[in-house]
Amino acid sequence: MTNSGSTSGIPEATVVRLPEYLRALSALSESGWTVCSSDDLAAAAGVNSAKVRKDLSHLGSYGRRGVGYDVEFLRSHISREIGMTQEWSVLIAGIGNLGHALANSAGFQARGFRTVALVDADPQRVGETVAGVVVRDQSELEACIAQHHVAIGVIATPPHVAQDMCDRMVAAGVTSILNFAPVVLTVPEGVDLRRVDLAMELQILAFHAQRRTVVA
Amino acid sequence: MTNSGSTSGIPEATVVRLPEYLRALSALSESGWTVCSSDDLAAAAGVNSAKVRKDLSHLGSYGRRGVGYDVEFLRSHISREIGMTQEWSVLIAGIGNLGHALANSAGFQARGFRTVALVDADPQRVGETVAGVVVRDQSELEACIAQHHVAIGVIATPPHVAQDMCDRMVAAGVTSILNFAPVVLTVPEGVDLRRVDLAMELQILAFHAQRRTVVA
DNA sequence: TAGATTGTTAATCGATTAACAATC
DNA sequence: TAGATTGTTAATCGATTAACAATC
Repeated sequence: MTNSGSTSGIPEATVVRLPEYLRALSALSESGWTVCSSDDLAAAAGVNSAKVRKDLSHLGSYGRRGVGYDVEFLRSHISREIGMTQEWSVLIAGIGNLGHALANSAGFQARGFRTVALVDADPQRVGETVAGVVVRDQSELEACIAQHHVAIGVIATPPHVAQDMCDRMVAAGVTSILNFAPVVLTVPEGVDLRRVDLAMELQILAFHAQRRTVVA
Repeated sequence: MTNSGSTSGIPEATVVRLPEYLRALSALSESGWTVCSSDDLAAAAGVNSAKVRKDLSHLGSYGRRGVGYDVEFLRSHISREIGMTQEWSVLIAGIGNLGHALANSAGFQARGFRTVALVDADPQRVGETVAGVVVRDQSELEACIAQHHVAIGVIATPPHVAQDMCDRMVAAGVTSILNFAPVVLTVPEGVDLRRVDLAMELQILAFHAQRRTVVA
């Protein structure tokens, strides 16, 4: 797959917004909303209402004309669609500052995900407990994956070892990988790879900022 | 602006790839390449060569037909285009695990960026030194921005205070904001806002993973 | 019935890709 | 001259948006 493999019939652009709708619906629910219109949901998710209706239409017909969407019903439906009704076991490779932060982050401790294994190459770090999990040596990566049935592998290692980590994860059967290392990874067909690059985000902001000052 | 404001004439899809080309060219340069074809650069950046040529054509005509691109020349040109020839002052609001990791990350310490200020709401954390910078109380946000001429504000606070932080940054003159809080922020016209959401990345992977298992 | 809002269609827009003339 | 590779054009593809008939 290597990202954007629209196997599901649902456009990738829509898939990427589903988690946002889920978050928005949870927020609406907590604020006491029981029903909302596409306009309400659009405002909460930061998009326009045409996009909301189009996106939701890909999941099926869950609204009522003249009325809107039942918040709880829609939320549980999207939740099931995204797979948040089951637990996904996560392994983090590389427990430096970032790996440490990820393990402790709300996103990784949210319902639906369980950080079950941490590995690092630094002997000093092995044995340490982070977010309730004992860090193991990187040589035990394969054993960790097998033991915990890891579904999602997260790479937070230095860039020069990222491809090797990735290859080993794939060989051990992991088919979903999230890469934080600033390097392009290669994965075989059928493996889903996403990447988050902090430097790149700053650079994109800098590009626009520069344009503003140059133009002005 | 609120993202994707194609003021520059360069398509936003291209802008997002420029940092990747820059990284790829640096890697090629370090490996001793002096000239590379669009095919070589494409391989290093994880895209196809048609996209490379099309993207680069938006910057001008910097290759030689039959030969390729001069690695150093192209690198320095893109570097200037992105604004990496100047220093951008960065402030991070919220020095929890994530803010801490960001301040120490390679991306934030890269050439072109300088983390000049850190603020937090927790009195316990104020006064602590992180990545060589002393954490100050969040009430000093405006003073920090003015004192250090902050160009980029990073929000790594809990979600419920993120909008307030954002508003204060904007009021203090910051026009580029990177948000790590899992919430949709509203900014006025002319402010460039990007967002990174860790939970969302995991959920997108989970969606595809579930589809694979359901279909299989 | 009148008002509201969905689900869908059709139009528009932008991004990707293939192909090839230009030219080193 | 022959081979290689760019820069650009035109075709394709997918995503966004506006508009409105269907219907609660």
